[in-house]
Amino acid sequence: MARLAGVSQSAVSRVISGDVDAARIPEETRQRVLAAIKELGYVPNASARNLRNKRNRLIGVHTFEAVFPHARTDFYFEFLLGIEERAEQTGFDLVLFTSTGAGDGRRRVYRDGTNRLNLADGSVLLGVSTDRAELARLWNDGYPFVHIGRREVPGAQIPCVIPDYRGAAIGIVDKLAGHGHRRFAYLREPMEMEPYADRRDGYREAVERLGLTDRSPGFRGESGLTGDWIDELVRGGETAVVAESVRLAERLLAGLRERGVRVPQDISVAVLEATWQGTSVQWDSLEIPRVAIGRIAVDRVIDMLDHPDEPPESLLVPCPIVPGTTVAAAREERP
Amino acid sequence: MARLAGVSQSAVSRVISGDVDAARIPEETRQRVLAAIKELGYVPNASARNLRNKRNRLIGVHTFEAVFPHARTDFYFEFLLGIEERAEQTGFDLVLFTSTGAGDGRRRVYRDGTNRLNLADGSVLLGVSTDRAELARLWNDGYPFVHIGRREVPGAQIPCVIPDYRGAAIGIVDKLAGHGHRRFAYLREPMEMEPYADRRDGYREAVERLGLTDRSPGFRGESGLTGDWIDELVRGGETAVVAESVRLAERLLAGLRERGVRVPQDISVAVLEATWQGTSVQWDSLEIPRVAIGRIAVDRVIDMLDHPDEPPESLLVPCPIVPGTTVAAAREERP
DNA sequence: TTGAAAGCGATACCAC
DNA sequence: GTGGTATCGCTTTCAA
Repeated sequence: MARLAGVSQSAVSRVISGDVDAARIPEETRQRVLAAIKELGYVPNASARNLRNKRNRLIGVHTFEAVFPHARTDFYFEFLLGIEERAEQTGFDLVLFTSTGAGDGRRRVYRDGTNRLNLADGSVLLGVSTDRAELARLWNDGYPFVHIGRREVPGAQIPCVIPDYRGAAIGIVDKLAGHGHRRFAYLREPMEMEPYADRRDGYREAVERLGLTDRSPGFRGESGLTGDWIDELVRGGETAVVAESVRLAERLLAGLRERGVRVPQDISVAVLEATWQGTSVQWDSLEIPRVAIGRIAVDRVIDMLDHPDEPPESLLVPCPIVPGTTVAAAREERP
Repeated sequence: MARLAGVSQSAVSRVISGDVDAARIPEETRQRVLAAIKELGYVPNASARNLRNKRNRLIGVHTFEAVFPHARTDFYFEFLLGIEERAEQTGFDLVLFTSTGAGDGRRRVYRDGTNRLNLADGSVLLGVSTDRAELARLWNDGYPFVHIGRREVPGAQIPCVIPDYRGAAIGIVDKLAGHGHRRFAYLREPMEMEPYADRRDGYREAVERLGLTDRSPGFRGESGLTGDWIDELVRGGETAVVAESVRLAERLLAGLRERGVRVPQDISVAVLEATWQGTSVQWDSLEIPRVAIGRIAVDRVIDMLDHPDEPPESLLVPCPIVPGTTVAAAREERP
């Protein structure tokens, strides 16, 4: 123990923590302690410190599934970039909770009653297959965390950092309407999660506000894309299609091409999803500011740490709209 | 405290740890404790545990510079993928030491005497600008860690997981020789780090063993690439060039093109560096099995944890040679 | 100014 | 089988 080295004892603590009580220590003693520290290569024990202080300067990152199978590196990776950046700037270390793998690729927060997250002062959670029950329990336990992406759990006020899909959907409809489009169609994914709900809300709101027409199955709530419907689209007077995913947009594009319909000359197509490099077409789409979201998530957690009493609120982050080559002015309406 | 809930006290500990002494606890008591745990949502305190056990099931990852400015995501990212994968499989969590940023992009292990790494049972260190003094100190402190990539420090036996650049260089020379090449040239980077030394060792060994000729400046120890030298190369009888980096190979290629020399028909070029997507040419080069290296690094750390007495040894990981379009059979020697 | 001592929460030894 | 209790290393009153 370093205390033996010098002559003092808990003075070591005062010297190390440095700040406030530093004044109360005479320079001579301070130097003696510092020398002893260097001499022995003394290093304070982190665990013991936390045990006392209830603070680690550790922020947890829990992903509900492993990062690595998600080969589209931009998904998790960019969030992590932002998280790392902010953690560094604020002097926090990051714990990646990897130990909690259930073996099936899913990861749980609670395993046989223990919550590894407690290791960290607070955590950022993210993932596509978020477990709502765990979110709720975490919230009930009063553990400080934010979730990246909106997740609603009845009876709990999950604090989230949310890409503003609703706003982006509105922006995209506005843009199309600005190009003279009046008759729209909507391509819907089968998924029923909050991010999709947000897009649908925004789309519906914009369509109604602007008095546009949409008689597509997707707008009525049916997901998917059939050949029949593409036929109908070609026959009908729609000039703009908004798709929830690149996947759907690509299938639509192929179908339209087969039928000799050109995009964007005959029909404009926009996508309510962030696109990535290597897609065949440069879609008009939205961008998820992932790095910024990661940064903001860390800030929110630190905020909750600093103000444990204030009720945690969710935060909306705007998604820029990315211009592509699939939207053009509406052609004259066909009969 | 959960102990109050039931009736017992340190029995809780026995129940929680579960394994060995579990038999010594009657089922009835066990159930009572378990019920209380569930009731209170009790979670054992990680810090307190470590304080006793000296074990966290936490593996640290220290990068000597921030991950995020290194936009070439494959560099750090793939190592991390492997690290994460293995950590999950072995039930460890990961600590990313981000707090130690010096503000200038560099990260230090020791900051004003404290070593954050102690938070984790052992650590994987990686980075291009590794600080050798810190490595040495860490080693002297007996802290269990491995470094990804070879780093030599006088007086310390740093355990490393090393991409076998030496073997890959030999393999590439062998391959060129197999294509009938006899007169070689070597393009050298100004950098003087171990990974380059390894390449140079391997190259020299292969050249000597096979009785090949190399009269290039790079082989003599001069780095860089001048127009004069390209002129000489074109006049001379060299048919194969081995470059330490894509950067050099690309400059060479441009120079050769200007002079009407074709690659690989007239001169074959191979690169002793892992190539990435988006290069103009598909270089014959080597591959760094980064994900595998990450996995292995974690295994090595766990190994050191399990056998603290065995002297830590470095591990060589073979680098596959990637066929490209820049190596072909040697043309007949020019006079 | 500085030292003694009481915990923080969990574990494990040791009596009962 | 079970419940006290010393202990891990550090911080923080409280006296001296």
